[in-house]
Amino acid sequence: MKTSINFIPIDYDYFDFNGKNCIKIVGRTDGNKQVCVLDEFEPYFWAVFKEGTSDKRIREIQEKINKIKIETEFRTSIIEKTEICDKKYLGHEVKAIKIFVTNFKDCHPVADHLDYEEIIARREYDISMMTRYIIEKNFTPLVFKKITGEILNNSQEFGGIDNVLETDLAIKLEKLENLEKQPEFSPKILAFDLETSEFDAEKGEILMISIAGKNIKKVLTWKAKESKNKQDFVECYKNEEDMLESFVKIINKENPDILTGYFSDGFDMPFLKARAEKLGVKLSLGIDGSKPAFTRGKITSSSIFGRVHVDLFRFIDTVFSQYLQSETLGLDSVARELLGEGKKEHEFKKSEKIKEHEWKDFFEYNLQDSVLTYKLAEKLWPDMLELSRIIQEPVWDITRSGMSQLVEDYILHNLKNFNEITEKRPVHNEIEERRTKGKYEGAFVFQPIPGIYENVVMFDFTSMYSSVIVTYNLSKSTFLGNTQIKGNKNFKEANEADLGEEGKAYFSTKPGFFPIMLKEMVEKRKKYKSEYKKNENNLTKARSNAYKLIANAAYGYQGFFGARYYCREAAAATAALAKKSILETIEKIKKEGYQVIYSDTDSIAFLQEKKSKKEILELLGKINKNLPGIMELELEDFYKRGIWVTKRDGEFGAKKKYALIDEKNKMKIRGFETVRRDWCDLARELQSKVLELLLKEGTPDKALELVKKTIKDLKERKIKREQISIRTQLKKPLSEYKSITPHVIAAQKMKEQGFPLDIGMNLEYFIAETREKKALVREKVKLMDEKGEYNIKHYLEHQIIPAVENIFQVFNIDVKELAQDSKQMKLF
DNA sequence: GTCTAGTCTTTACC
DNA sequence: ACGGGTAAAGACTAGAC
Repeated sequence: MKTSINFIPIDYDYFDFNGKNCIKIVGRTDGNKQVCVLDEFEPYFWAVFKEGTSDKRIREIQEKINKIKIETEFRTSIIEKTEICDKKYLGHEVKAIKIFVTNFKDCHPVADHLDYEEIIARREYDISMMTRYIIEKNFTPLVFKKITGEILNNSQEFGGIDNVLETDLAIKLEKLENLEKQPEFSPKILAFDLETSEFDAEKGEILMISIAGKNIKKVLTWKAKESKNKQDFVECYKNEEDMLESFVKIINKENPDILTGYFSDGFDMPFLKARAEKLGVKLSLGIDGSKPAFTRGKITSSSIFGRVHVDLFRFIDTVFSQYLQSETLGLDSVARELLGEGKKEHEFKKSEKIKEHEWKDFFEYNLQDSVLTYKLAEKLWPDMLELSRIIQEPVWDITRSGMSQLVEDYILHNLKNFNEITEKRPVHNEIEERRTKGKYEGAFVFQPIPGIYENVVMFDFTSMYSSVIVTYNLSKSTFLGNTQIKGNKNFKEANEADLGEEGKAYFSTKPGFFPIMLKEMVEKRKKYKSEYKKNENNLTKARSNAYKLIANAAYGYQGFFGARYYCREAAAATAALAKKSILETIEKIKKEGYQVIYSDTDSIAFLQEKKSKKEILELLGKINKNLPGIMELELEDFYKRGIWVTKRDGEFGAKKKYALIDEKNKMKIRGFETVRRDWCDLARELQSKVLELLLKEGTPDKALELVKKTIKDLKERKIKREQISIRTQLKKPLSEYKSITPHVIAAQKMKEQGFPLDIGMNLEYFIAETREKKALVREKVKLMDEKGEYNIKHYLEHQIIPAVENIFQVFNIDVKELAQDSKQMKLF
């Protein structure tokens, strides 16, 4: 029976049937029915012919290709058909042959087979099946389409797959049409969280599992008995197996579109898998009863068919963290910032030592983790939705992709508008080759003169590097070479970039697909930003942010060695032309009679002096009138005061370190220890207050009093331990450290205490007094729960004084002397 | 053993 | 392996004396 429905695709997967590739997409109708759409997939790749290959020769080769047959123990693949097409490859017009192969997995072997000197490139065998399918069918994730097809009911069509599906409907796709008006859609989200007896799944058990959603809050456990004073949300089971089975049942009954956890790729899912296997429980979480699948990579990812498993931490880590103030990305701090509530406090103990009332606290703690994760997922949903629609990749993928992957996916899905054959992914030795080329010259940073300045104006270029790429058409396909070829028409009007010692780079003036795509991104970002300002809502904000994200990553993408469209020259030229532009702008501002005091990459700070704001804006307009292409300078802000300090050693001004205060007394602090996570709070808070007092008052008196008081408190041991804790991240495995720093010692101590060391974890320690005189800092390291007193000398000389010394030097005040004076006072 | 330049390391800026 | 380069700064470390 045929039917037509409005359908929104959510989760994508594929399977093989009779040696062919088939696609299964799970989504919802506008009436919220769950549907699985099944479709066949026609895999193909391209072979590109050398320029000038005769039609006759092309047909000869086509005949030979048609006869290729690949036999493996699993299936036989043949060339289903071939087509000769006019295409573009890296912007050039080419003849190419489109080769359809029975099974996607055999594209690469067939491509390896094509050994003809006329074939200069074999392409697109390395594009994932899902990406290819979405491109071919224009079946964009999370966009409603009108689909028509045959309802499958106990059919043998796809090997009887519809029989095991728990969906309301299974349809064999026949027609796909766009919908003008998009129905509303919000997915059903469920969050879960495990508590275990050990961090290691080999040794530990799952003590409890919490589940939270719109209408559900539960903790499943086998560590409590049914009783009258049991908490309502707790469900008791007789053992771990029963609990796991019930977890599976509840997930299937609730039937969420999205199952989310916090760090669940790294912890909860692998743990669940390990325990389920050990206990012989089938983890049938998929809508067809399938187990979660695990893909290996640097970080293992886990997927469940029919539900999108989202590890919120990964999305926040790569995409959302830039919008957060929080210094760490743990559930507690992220939830506090976005939701205004944090995790429950809890002291972890070994199971046998937990008393009954402590179990109750533990259950509440466990539930709260899921509740927070659920609320965060709801809050971040617009951002995941918009990013998925813009990149045109499923939510599962975009929540796990790095920046370069997001940019690349955007390109892949948009190349069809340019009739372009996609460049291949670099292979291992190509990556090595790219990496050995080393760095190129980057941005310009102005050497500031230390001092406190009044009335500072800050200009900056809007999306500078993106604007440069678009304006000068910098990309792999528009790169012409490093030397000018005489008489070549392309070069006559080429864009030139001076790369210094590396010579010059030339780029075509005929717009390439990469700069064109980037221009569209910048324009759309502008459009949705103004739309958001007119009518503030989460979706336009998320859309604007998503475009901004991709546009900002475009420059890094071209310089990234793993990119398909890697072009070191384009990246180097972007930095070089940006540098040229900012230097010229600085000169222009100077010529107009202003004193420029600082500049970093895309911003310029100068003194307003006696000029009015109107005159400053006129200056801005004048500069903008003469800027090429889409380059644009804008007013960042007016500041009533700003401070720049010297470097620790030497008399020169420190770059990337300054503090400003605007007319509303709002501070902007950059680079100072205040904003550095690896300094103790005492030093950071003191410095922050000192900067604020100085910038508000313009005189050092009040700030100096504060420093004196802090030194006094420190010496009198009045400082609380949390104020002097030093937090440093563990960036690699302990064995890889060449130099044994204090934080390595802290890590070793934690390991000895039985804490698992994870890369990226924060280590917390303090510097303690020692009985004997120890030369090295690392010999004084103690963990926060160790006994001992803080080392007054260390905190004075290595935290407090360094944090404020350079600031007071601007006023010719020697803080070191001051500290010594008070030391002598105490001695007498 | 002590001094110092250089290296390693983390974190920031844009 | 899973954007880029520029920069500050602390602590360790190797080499010179």
